[in-house]
Amino acid sequence: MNATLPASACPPACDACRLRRTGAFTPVQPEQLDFIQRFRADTATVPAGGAVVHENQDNARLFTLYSGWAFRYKTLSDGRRQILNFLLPGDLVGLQQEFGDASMHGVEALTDCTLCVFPSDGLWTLFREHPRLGYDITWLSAHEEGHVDDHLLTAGRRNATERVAMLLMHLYRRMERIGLVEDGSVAFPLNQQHIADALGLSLVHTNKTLRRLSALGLHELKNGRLRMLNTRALARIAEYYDRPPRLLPLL
Amino acid sequence: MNATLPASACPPACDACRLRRTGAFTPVQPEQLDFIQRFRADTATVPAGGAVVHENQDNARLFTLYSGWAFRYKTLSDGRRQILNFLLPGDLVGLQQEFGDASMHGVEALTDCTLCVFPSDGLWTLFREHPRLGYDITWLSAHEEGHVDDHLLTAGRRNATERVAMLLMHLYRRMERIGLVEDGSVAFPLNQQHIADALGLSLVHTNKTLRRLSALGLHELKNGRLRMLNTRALARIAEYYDRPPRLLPLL
DNA sequence: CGGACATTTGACAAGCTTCAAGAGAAGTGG
DNA sequence: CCACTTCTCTTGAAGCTTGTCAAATGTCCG
Repeated sequence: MNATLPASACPPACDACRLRRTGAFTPVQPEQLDFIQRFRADTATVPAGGAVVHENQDNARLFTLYSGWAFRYKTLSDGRRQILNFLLPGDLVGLQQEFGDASMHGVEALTDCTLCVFPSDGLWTLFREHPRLGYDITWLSAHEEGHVDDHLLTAGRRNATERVAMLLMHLYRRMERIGLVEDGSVAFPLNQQHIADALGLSLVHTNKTLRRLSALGLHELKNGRLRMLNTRALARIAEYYDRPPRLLPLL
Repeated sequence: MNATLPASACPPACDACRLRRTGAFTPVQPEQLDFIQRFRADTATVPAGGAVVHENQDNARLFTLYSGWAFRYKTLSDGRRQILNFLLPGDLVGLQQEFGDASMHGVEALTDCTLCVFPSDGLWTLFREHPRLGYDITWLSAHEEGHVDDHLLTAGRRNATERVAMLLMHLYRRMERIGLVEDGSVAFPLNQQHIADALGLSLVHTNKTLRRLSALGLHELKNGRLRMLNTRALARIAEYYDRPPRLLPLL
């Protein structure tokens, strides 16, 4: 698009990767980085609202989200939508598709996104030649399942207030982990419909719950940014307990 | 326990494995089978209602469920429980624990279970020396996440009737796939509290929904067995679409 | 027979959804 | 620069699905 690359664009060389410099990801050996760079077939951008992966698309490729937000979702035939999880920079996208079979989901960009694209048919090669990276991918897969597990507990057993508190805590902590807190607040590109679809609530009830929490002074949502005003209280409401952050693998 | 091994017990040699003979699992090379057998540190049995993995236990080992049913769950401090998924013979248990970090869940036996036990610290060796098996494990992990994704859609966006129909279809098809349908019915060891905890409903409402469906002649639940009387209708209610079953990896 | 536990039902309460409509905010084109 | 459209957020009211409480019935087992 631009003649000059924006800071958010994928750099041509992986050793210039902004993400690896955040200190949130596991360091890799030079030869592994070299392999990753050769494995990366392409980079791509998707505008806000665009489809990264179509629901029911089956031969999708594998991506690492480099900048921006996206989300995985499923829908029912009458349009009811469930957001499965949110994807932040560093997240690997498309493993479930690659491993086919289990039912499909779509991935939509929430903001403009830049992605590193990997050929999905090269995955077996990766496992064969770089078992360490295969191990890391499995770790990421299990880790993401852990997030979905938490989310299922939220949708199945928490009430509306607890659900909203949980989502705010969860996203804030994840942003914090990858160094995206600025002035005590984080970018927050979700609208209330996204929040409702993630939590299994109606739009109206989501709005009322959100207003109640902000009226209590627990958070502030303004100009597309989220500021946590009382993390303690929110964590208590949600029963959100985070474990000491561990370094994440990054492909 | 018994002097004579029951048919459900784990055989000493993997080439006598009953599961592999069902035709539901991917065939493996003799040397891989050999490795799996050496990798298997032990076998174990857990009585119905017993804990396979305690919630918050972190150094858990890796298991393959050989016979019986179990389930993964999480609880909130006041006792609200969410069942994350059900484990049937052939399922791999404990990957999320092994890969730590993401929040913890418990695993409880629903019936008497027999398990093949693998040392969790040997997983890296497996990836290094048998990348094919590592690849398979990743596949299983992604596949299980697909199940949790479906389950999240169910808990978040389906109504009570659709949820119950979904659960019945899902479990019936999984049992069918591994050859456990007998006389047109399958073992069904869940009680209504388990169903309620899986679907995010109250016990009472689960009961009423179940009765309504069986009064309509869609299913029959009797003597611990489930018989599907109108699969078409149940699938339509739940919007359950299964894809042609693919062979599952088995460790 | 007695006790523990699962299932079943009815009545009532409540949390959440749906419907409806107004107020902001942001983009578009004349 | 302003009318116009569109989208998001907000609020109130009414209704329905689901949860809670309570108690009876059924089942299994020692």
